[in-house]
Amino acid sequence: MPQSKKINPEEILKHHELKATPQRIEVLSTFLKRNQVMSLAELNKMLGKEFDRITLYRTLNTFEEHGLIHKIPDSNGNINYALCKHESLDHSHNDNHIHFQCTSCNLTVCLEELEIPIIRIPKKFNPVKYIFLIEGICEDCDGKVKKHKGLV
Amino acid sequence: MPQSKKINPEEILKHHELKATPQRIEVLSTFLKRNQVMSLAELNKMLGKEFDRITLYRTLNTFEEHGLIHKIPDSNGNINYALCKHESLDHSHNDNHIHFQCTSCNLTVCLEELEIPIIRIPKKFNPVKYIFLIEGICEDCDGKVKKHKGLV
DNA sequence: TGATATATGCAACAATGTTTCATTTGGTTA
DNA sequence: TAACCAAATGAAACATTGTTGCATATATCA
Repeated sequence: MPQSKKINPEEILKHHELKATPQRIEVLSTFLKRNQVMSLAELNKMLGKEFDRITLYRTLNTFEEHGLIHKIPDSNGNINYALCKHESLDHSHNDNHIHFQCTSCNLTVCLEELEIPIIRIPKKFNPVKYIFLIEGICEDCDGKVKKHKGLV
Repeated sequence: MPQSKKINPEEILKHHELKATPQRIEVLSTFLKRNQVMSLAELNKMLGKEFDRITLYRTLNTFEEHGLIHKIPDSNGNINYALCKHESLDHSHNDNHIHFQCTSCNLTVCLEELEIPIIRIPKKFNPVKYIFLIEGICEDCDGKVKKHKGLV
């Protein structure tokens, strides 16, 4: 049995000053269950087609505004969603890390330990938010390619 | 009169081993005319509604594959397009710079002089492409806000 | 000029974003 | 506990964009 403290979706929602509706609890539970980055399509799939898509759309916006999740856009214009770490029960907003996405299998991960470096930009641009995505090939896909080419 | 050397869309296309069709010439000319980042909507607007949107879709893909333009995704999943500098007549592919986008007016600019810093990531992730976008407020919008608040 | 590989334009469909509005409901207060 | 109300939900409706298949048109080259 994992020694994680009991994480209660209702508590988290209330802590973020959000009404604990069944729909929000369901969405948040889905994030907690799959502790990884999810695309909208994956979310839709996990929630089932009975779940109203407009409600999901608004729920995601609300969660983002309140710092429960952050968006990870990729170069195709697809948006992935991830729980903000340390967000389960406190308010600190930390999505200021680098993300990696495999262009082959679309695996997307938060590299929590890698903060985005601060860059000086011309002073006529007032920075607020930094987005740093590294696209490439993950270990698994790399392995498959090499295997396929007879290199392993 | 600007002292720019004559830039011929047809030459550029042929240089990139692309057939110089009227549609491609029109799209490329639009990029050359407005020497700035454009969204799909802006492109559509400038080309006029007679221009077939599927042709534009494919033209943009082709241009990107051949290194004439690069895509700049933002956190809303919108993709902006920009000519690759120094791309007009040679092959070097240089979209490895930081971008800035104003969240108020959507102005998007290439900070050509700012290269994306190389970051060490866990070796199970094989990096290929780096995307670094800074979102914030541009000078103009900042000015408007301050004016509106009576701070200036 | 003729051949041909490629590009275009159209149809068709899917996914997603976004707003409006009537209805429902969680949280709070009397 | 009951009632109230601000907020959330769900349905409809519409727009934008991505994407593929296929018949036709055409840029390029021999």
